[in-house]
Amino acid sequence: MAQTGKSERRGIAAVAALAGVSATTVSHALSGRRPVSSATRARVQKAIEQLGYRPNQLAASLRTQRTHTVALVIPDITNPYYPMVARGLQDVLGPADYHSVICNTDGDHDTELGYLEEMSARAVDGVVIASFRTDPVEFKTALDVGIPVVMLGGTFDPQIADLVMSDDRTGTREATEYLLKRGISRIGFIDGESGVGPGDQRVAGYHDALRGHGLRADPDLLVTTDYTRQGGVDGLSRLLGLPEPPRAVLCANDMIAIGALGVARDRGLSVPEDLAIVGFDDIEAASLVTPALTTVVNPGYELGQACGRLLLSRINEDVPEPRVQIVIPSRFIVRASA
Amino acid sequence: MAQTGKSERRGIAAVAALAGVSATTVSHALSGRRPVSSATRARVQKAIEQLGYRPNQLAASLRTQRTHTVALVIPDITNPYYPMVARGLQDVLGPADYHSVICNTDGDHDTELGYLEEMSARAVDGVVIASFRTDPVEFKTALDVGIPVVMLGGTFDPQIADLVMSDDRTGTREATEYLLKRGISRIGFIDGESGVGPGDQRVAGYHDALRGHGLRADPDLLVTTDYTRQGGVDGLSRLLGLPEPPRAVLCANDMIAIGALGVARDRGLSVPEDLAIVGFDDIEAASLVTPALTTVVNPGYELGQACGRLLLSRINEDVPEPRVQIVIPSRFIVRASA
DNA sequence: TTGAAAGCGCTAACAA
DNA sequence: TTGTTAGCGCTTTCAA
Repeated sequence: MAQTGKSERRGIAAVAALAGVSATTVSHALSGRRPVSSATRARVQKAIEQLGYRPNQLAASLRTQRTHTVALVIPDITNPYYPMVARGLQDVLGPADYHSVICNTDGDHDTELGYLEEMSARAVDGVVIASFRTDPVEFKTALDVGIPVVMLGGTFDPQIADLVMSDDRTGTREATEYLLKRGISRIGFIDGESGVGPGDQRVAGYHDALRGHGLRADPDLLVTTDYTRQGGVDGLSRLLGLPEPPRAVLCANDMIAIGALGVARDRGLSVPEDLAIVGFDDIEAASLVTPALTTVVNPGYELGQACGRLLLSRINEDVPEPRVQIVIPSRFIVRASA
Repeated sequence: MAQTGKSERRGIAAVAALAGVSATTVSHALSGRRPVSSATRARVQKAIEQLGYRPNQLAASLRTQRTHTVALVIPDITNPYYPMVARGLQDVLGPADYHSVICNTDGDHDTELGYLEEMSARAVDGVVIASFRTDPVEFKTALDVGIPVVMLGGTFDPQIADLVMSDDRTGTREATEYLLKRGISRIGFIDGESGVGPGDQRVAGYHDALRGHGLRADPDLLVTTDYTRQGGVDGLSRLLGLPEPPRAVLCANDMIAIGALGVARDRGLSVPEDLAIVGFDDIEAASLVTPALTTVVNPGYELGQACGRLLLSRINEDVPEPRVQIVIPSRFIVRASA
């Protein structure tokens, strides 16, 4: 046995002992943060292999105050939009050797705050949070210390955090204009919950287009239900009950649109001839349904990527840059339903 | 200033100083792992609030060798099946104060191994891995140290790891029997990739049912494509080209079934009258499509939960129990397509 | 090019 | 009921 000193050393110290160098040198041989002679490096390398040594990230993190981990706080990973975001985020984080832990809040305020505390206790290097309800000020205090936060959607407040959002407004504006150009001017809108989440922006784009064409929005044509298939059923039923029903309908998301599609079919209305239907989000089912949904793609993947890039630059910046808002364009896709 | 000693202490030591007790006592006041007089506890509590103290999990983990984190290694979080699993896992882990980090491997062997190494460096307390390709022996060595591993699907090897899987075989058997009972005996099967993944079990269930009814499986009726919508298009086209085409077709997953649905529609075949179609998985789109898919639900959420429970018990057990295989029942759902 | 020493912030014997 | 002490395994001045 060539072992020197206490044979029970672990980790870097064991390697150091075997290689006959100091722990410092092993550390530097590994990190490359200081020149190490190639002879030494070779001995260290050999010792590492011999011992099957694996550096302990935990210890390194405690020392450096860097965990190389970010938290992704979202309502529900089961909502198909968020996996796209998560994937985008991870695809930019991964190469930089960062990982992410996903926290499902179900949109619950206390759960959100709880995770934020938890994550700050775990010393994550950053967090991206998608929250419709939490007052941004609150998570600012929850994280108190200066850990970078980027909000996914919501309203930009340069005092609080960076914001990454999609350009929903332009999306629905384009969709509406498309309809208008085809000569349809009586266009309904089925919104999900109002005053919360992305619905408002989407309605705004619809109004923009109407206004742009010198049309006044008929308030009867805007109905509010919720972001579900049933919401679509209810919404379209209401619209169809109008004395003068719309010839086209924009929906605040694809689930609503799919519900609406069902109603149209049940009533023998042919889509898009009798009634054009446009969704929003481009979830997987949108292209699977018949007729395939014309919709606006909500670029979750790109949003996730943008969050990742932003976070990374925040984490590595020396002097704090001013907060930014990043708007990712959304894309209008024409399929069969309009 | 009531501060004693070095005023620059941080963390628990700062609290201890302010409260006039030892760090040990603060630690125990927090963890409850040792009785603390209520007077002391109150002083500690007050100091904590005064300082806005937040325990540093990292330091605790380094000391206890417990990170309260598990890794979920999957091909792709964007595949709607995995978010269900993730959610099930997190819903049982959360209350036990465990978190999970999700690693997307895209089914790539090296990426899988890389994550396993990475996770072991981060000292996760357990991992659940869904891998079709990696030889289980390899990740056993990758994790070398005794960190609990549960496999999600695959083949059980008591030497290697626990296994949680769904009872796909019974699922397709029931589906086939349902068809048989309705007097349809010429039943096709469109498989995804064979020899890999869950397809084999699903085919086996189909064969079980046929055999159970004294029928011989016609090899022409079993076609192999891939797990996509296009796979369904190709598969059904081939089946329909047979001299004696099937009156019903089982699909290895819902995407295939949806592709098949499209072919049937294009050819003017009415579903289920002319051709019954059964899917597998029960993805969201399955119930959104027209006619709604009769399918077998792949209980991802329950699988995730089972993984979580198993992992937790492994993590907390003193003496290693024998490895187990847990089979979660799948459920056959009759909707409109069969 | 290399080492010694001092922690990062916490927990857990052991001792009182 | 409480405190002392010794680390967990690493990184990083500072000094040679």
